[in-house]
Amino acid sequence: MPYDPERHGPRRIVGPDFHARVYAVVVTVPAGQVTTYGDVAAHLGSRQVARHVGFALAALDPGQGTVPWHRVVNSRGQISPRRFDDAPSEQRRRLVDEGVAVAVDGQVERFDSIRHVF
DNA sequence: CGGCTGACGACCT
DNA sequence: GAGGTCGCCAGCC
Repeated sequence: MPYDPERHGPRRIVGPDFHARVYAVVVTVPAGQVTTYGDVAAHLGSRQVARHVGFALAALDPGQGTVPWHRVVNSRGQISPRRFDDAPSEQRRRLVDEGVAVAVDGQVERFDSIRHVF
């Protein structure tokens, strides 16, 4: 399939400062609301880099910093499963702590109504 | 310098 | 609905 800017967005959206730009966007999500990897990516210029948003957040030290990484879920409104550790339960705790109802399977309740729009 | 590996999502079969 | 392809960065061997 040839490259199609209409569908794929601009090329080379990701760059050396990509992580920093992701964090700058995520910190604007208010407590009690959530956003998605795809939404953050779209806000940065291309939905194609949704994956890299995940990479950027994965690079964070979960216990350090001020980036509310727990407010980012996947496009279905579900906490994205990690490869190994139990970070999903940590993310669930943090969301519940700020008033976001999350089912045991990680599904954010009323996802559509608390989804933050950039 | 080469290869691997991650928190994704749209689209296709 | 399930499974595969593709986009293509940064960090760590």
